[in-house]
Amino acid sequence: MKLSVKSDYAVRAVLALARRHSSDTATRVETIAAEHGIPPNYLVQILIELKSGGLVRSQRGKAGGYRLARPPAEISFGEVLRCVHGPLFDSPAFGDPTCPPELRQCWNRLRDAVEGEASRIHFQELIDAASEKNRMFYI
Amino acid sequence: MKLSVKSDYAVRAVLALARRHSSDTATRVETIAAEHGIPPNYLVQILIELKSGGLVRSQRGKAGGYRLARPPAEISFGEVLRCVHGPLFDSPAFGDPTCPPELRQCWNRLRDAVEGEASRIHFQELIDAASEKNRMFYI
DNA sequence: GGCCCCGTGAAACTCTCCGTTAAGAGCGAT
DNA sequence: ATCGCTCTTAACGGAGAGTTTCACGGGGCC
Repeated sequence: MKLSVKSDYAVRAVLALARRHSSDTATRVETIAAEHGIPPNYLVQILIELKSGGLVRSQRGKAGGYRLARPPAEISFGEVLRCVHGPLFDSPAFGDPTCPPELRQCWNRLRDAVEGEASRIHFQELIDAASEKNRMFYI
Repeated sequence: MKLSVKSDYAVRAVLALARRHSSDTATRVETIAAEHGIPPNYLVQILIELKSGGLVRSQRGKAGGYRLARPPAEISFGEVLRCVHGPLFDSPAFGDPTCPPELRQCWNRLRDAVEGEASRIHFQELIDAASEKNRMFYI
């Protein structure tokens, strides 16, 4: 079960926007791309998906760019992944009527485990964790 | 995050063998394949992987076939999946040094959630659940 | 208008998944 | 010994998804 780099790019992008959410300026695609070594043109596609998922907002023109549509505390890891991948956990067994019910229940348990954990992680925590860690150096 | 049909086939095959584990006869590939609508030649490859993973044993010749290498209570869902897919949960972020530590920790949490749940499911439970369910009809 | 940025679609490429084919090797019966 | 049954192994190829790049369109601000 391997995740795509797309999901990695997506969470990095959201994290980058979350960090700048307090400043009220938009962030350019190029900036995020350069910061994390993401192919800019690919990042554009990802950001569009995040936008249609209601996670970020865009602004064109001179001082254009992207910003979060909601505060980082209200955006979960799971939401971001679902935005770019559809269901977070999917097995061909779902949708196969011949799948024995015992097995279907197993897949459900696995799916719930991932989705539960993913929706429990919010980006505000990540920012806090990072700044907490930086503070450690000065104590 | 989409699982392959291979993983579905693998757990079905192991479940089929687990059900017959008390009878001391081997089960042919063809039998399992027909039972679950799995392409026989593909199932062969899967069974070989399960064999080299130490989950099943094979026997050639006239009364040949496959059987579990261990009792169903000692085989977990996770083991079967790992056998055919390598790591149960993998992100490109693992192995990317530029990945921020906060994010790496997120991926770790998700991985632990899946692996924990998967290793908690043993095939004996599945057999019990199924027979329990059948018993319900007669009460 | 001219610049800067996002928006969109499509092409090319790589890689994995899925299933098939075919030839080889162990076991038992005749 | 030979034959039939079954697993063993390797290789192939079509299909589809993921990744990246390119080119052009369009909105907003000076």
